[in-house]
Order: sequence, then structure tokens, then C-alpha cells
Amino acid sequence: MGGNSLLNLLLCDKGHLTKPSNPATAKAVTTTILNHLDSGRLRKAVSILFYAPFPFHFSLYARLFQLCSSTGSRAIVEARKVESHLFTFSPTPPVFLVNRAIEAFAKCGSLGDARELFEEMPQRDGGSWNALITACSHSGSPEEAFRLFVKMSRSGFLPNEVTFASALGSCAAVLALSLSRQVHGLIVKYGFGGNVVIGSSLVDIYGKCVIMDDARKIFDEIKNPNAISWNIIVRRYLEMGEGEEAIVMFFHMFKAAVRPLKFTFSNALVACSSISALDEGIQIHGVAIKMGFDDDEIVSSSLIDMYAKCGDLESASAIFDQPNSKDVISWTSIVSGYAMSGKTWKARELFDEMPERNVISWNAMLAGYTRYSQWEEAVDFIFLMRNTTNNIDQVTLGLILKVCAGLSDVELGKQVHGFIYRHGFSSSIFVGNGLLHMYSKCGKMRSAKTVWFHQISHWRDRVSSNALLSSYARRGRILHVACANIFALEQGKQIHGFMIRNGYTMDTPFLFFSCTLRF
DNA sequence: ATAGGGTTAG
Repeated sequence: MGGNSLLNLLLCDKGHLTKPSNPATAKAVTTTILNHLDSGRLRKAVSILFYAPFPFHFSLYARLFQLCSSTGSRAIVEARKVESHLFTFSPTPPVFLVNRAIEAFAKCGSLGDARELFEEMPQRDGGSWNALITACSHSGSPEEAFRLFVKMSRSGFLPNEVTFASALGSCAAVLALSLSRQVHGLIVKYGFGGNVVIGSSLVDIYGKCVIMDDARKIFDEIKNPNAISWNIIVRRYLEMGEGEEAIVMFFHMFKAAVRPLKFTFSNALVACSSISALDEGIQIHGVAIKMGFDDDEIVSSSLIDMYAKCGDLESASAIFDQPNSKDVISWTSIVSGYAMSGKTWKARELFDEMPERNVISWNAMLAGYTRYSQWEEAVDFIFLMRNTTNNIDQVTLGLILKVCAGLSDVELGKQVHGFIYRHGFSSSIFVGNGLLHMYSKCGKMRSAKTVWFHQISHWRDRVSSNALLSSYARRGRILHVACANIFALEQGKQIHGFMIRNGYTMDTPFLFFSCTLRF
């Protein structure tokens, strides 16, 4: 019990009424609270509730919990006040209301409060388990979500489609393929296979695990795919490097008469740039205008990016020059468009005008200089960057190493290497490759070899001791891979990306998770 | 009585 509820109890013990003396009082206060809520004054409403020494109707608490966690508010203080008041004047509230409280705490970002409340519940229902499992899966605690998922069944509660959807969300977050297959089996067994949310989640997971055939099969079996389902399939094809199929699916969506999400427009447009499909991009632009999406910031910045990457800088500028479409992303897209097409001077002019920059904007400009071997400009820019911002990431460092390589400046390269080492960027494959290239280009083969072995041992330490990394030759193909588990996800992703970029044949990736489900 | 899935720039 927190200090707040203690305060309320003291108020009771001092002889304050636990029930309004006049039955009209509670009703009047409720009306006042509702009026504040209707005008969007959540804090004021909660404050009035908090100091009222009598209970309210449960539906009011339910509504308040929901508002505390609705998008944008994340009002943890208010959620705690509502909970405190509820328990003070209704010591044994109905289970559904406690479930709402758990959800509110979780959505406000306090998994601790949610967990504590769950632990202290004298009675639980399936919804309580679902609330906490969802909370864990949203708070970056997938392991705990899995544990609860298993524990739930052992405690005699049957998982329903919400449970499965949350469990699959956790599977996707850590690419737990083997676990997903087990959960998939249970879903079929329990008869939830036809659920659109679950089907979409499965498409998402199999796609992320690079098993696109399975993903597509499951997608085709969804009876009425909704906008999110379509978004997933378009995105997964895009990430597989199958831009054409992504675009095809985008247009299929219209035949199915499903209104796309703005992110689906983005994904489809990125697919267009990935295969330089300007004509299709123009068609999608037309569709966006027809459907009233063209003044959306996300869609318009994606359009700018698509036109820029397809080499149509005029159309890109035309959209960029329209009012209300200039966020950092649009700015970065247009700068990148000029920079990567060799017009670095124009790009720099725009870059200098940017009202706001982030590390990606800086990298976009630097990438232009390195791509066109403008080493002097690049070096000046790097020093400017160092003096202007502390925002540096592995992409910046990779680009700086390219500059060192371009200049064959091993002394500068060594300094950068030192920086990388001191700031813990060594594990990034992007940086590692940059170092390798830099040392080789400068003729320092011994250093290159050292970097290589360090890189390899790094993977071995971080990946294989936790999970499994096996590369093996078979039938003349070069390399097959088994991937990482949840403790080495970042490394697993890096290896995966490395393999895709370098054209290795991909066998079914194995992802291991130490928990085997028993039902 | 409810809850669950996806996310543009280097």
C-alpha cells in the first residue's frame, strides 16, 4: 500500500464519512469529475476523486484507468492515485477492475507496479494473466512473458487468442523461431488459427525469420486480412529484398478494398526505390492523392525519398517545397537525395539550412562526400560534426573509416580505431568491416588480420557461448548458418545482415530458446 | 466488461 492510500485511510479513521452523508453528493462529485474528463482535464478529475472520502461507481475507476494510459498521457501518478483510492474504499474490487489497473500501469511504462499488483491479487482470472503477459511483451521483457505464458496454463487458465497474440509478439521481438513453431502448434490445437491478429503475427514472425514461403502461405489463409496484415506482408517482402513482390502486394490490397495505412504507403514507396521502380512510385503517388494521404507527413516524406532515390530530384523538390511537409525526415531525405546523386554542393546548401539535424542527417551528408571521394570536404565535415554534436553512431564511424581508407591515412585511422575501442563500438559489424577495409587499403595487413580475428572472436564469445553459431560447408555451398538466441540478438541480426549483404546462401535459421513448452 | 498484431530518413 502506498502513501496515498494511507492518507485516505487516515481520513476514514478520523471519522470522515466513508459514504456520502447525502446520496446526492457522490452523484454531484461524479458529474464534476465527468465534466473535467470531457474537457480533457484528467489531472483535475483524478485530484477530485482522490480527495473524495467515499467510493465511486466501478465504471468511473475503469474509465479513469483507461484514460491514464491512453496515448500521449502516460499518467503514472494519476494511475497510482486512482488505484489507491479504489483499494481504500473498496478493499476487494472486482477482478476486471484490477486487470484494468494492471494494464494502466503497464501502459504508463511501469511494469513494476503492474507486476506488484498482479502478485498481490487474491483472485485472478484469465484476463489478469493476459494483462501481465501483454505488459511484459510491451516492456521489453519477452522472457518473462514466456515464463508467465507457461505458468498460466499450469495454474489452470486456458490461453485464449489474446494470450497467444501477446506470446507471439514476444516471439517476434526476439526472433524465437523454434518457440514460435511450438506456439503455432498450440494455436492450431486450440482452434485459434482463423484469427486475423494471430495469423498476421505468424506472418510477421516467419517473415522476420526469413521463411517467406511459410509467411506467404499463412497470409493467404487469412480470410479477411486487415490493414495491419497487409502492412506486415508488404514490409516483410521489402525486407527480404523482394521489392517487386512488395509492390504487387500493395496493389493487391486495393483489389481487396482495404484502406492502406500511411506506413504501408511508406513501405511500398521504399520498395519502389529499392528496385528503382519510378513508374510504380508515381502510381502510388496518384493513389495517395486520391485517398487523401498526400498531406500526411509520413507519406509525403516517403514520397520525397522515393523520388530522390529514383533520381527524380525535381519531383522530390516539388513535394519538399510544399508548405507543411518539412520535418527532419523530409529534410534528410532531400539532402540525401542530392548528396547521393553527386550534387553534394546543393546538398550541403540545404544541410546548412536545416532547422534541426540528427545523426542520420549528418550521416546522409557525409555519405555523399565519401561516395564521390570528396575527401577534403569529408574531413572538414567530420571535424565540424565533432565540434557541433556528440551524436555519433556506428554508421558515422564506418563512413569516417571509409574516408581514412580513401586518403590512405592510417594515422587518422588508428585514432578512429582508438575511439571505437574506447566507446564500445567494436562489436558493430559495420565498424568492423570499416576497420578491415581501412587497414587493408593502407597496406597494414597485420592490423587487418588482427581486426579480423578480434571480430571473429567477438562473435564467438558473444554469440556461441550463449546460443549456437555454426557455419558449415555442404554440397559445395559456402555457408549455412544457425543464428542467435535472445541473449545475443544484436549479434545475430548483424550476422544475418552480413550474410544477406554478402550473398551467402541462407539455410533455415535456427533460433533456440531454452524453454520448452509443456501443456 | 476488456484485452492482442504492424511503423517512414543515413
